Amino acid sequence: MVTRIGALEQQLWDFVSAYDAAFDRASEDNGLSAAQACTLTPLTGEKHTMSELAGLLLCDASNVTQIVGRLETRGLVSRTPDPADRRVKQVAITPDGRRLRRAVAKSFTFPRERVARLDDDEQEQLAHLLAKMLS
Amino acid sequence: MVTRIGALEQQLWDFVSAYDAAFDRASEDNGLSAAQACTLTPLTGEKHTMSELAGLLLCDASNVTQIVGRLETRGLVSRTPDPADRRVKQVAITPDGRRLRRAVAKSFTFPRERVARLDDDEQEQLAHLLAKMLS
DNA sequence: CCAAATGCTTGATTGGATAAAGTATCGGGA
DNA sequence: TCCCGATACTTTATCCAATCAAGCATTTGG
Repeated sequence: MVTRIGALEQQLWDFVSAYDAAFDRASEDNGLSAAQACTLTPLTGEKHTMSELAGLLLCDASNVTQIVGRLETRGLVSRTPDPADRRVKQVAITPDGRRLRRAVAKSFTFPRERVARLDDDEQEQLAHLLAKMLS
Repeated sequence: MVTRIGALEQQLWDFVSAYDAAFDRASEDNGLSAAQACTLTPLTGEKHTMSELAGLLLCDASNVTQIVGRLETRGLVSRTPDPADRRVKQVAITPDGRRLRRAVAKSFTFPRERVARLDDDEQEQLAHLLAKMLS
């Protein structure tokens, strides 16, 4: 029994590879690693804790410590102790961080460009198929 | 002007994230890093050169030297000088390498499972949409 | 025959990821 | 109140991935 990869699976691999490569480029074009860009992405106006970020990024808390440390050094996020519970650090994106995050999003043209190749009906189809595969 | 992310773009991000995470897990469940699994993947019965792999993996040749070195240490690939041009190294996957690669493919159930949620018509639709976005 | 180009490796540095151990703080019982 | 365990984060160590610059061996072309 040979695990033969179907054409659809191959297309998925190719699409994901291209998507990932494009995100890497968008990040590095703006002086960030992909991991740093991913860390910046989910930060809202709210404060976030280190563990919350670790949960979102699916990684260890000590990893977040390092990445947030580098982002903080560059003034892209702030890290302040929570007055209510001094074990907790509140992480917030700074105006500079917001600007850079927007620049990365602007550079990351891949999804926009590729989705734009589909007409309205096809976009709706794709949304439906993705919803089914993600549910 | 705010770059508001459309729902479809968000779905793409979510799908790609899940896909990547699943591939990481499949690799690490078999004792490989994602980069090592990616290096093993394209090796056919043919011999491959280091530069060829660097081209496929979109990375530096010296990076390939390291990764292939680790794979060779574990007996998953062989690296022999090309008799016709002794600058060139011929990289080939070993039987052990093949076995492990198949194990990774087997562990990487994500694409199979998710595609299986679509009926035949939908799979055909998806293939069409991906082809359009990849062309 | 030699100079430039090619193919790969080495060495150095940076960053990401994980695990184990450590610190500080909080919270709930005895 | 005093601890003890749990929680939140950091530190340290280690490994791997990635890139760059430099280097070596070999090949190729003038």
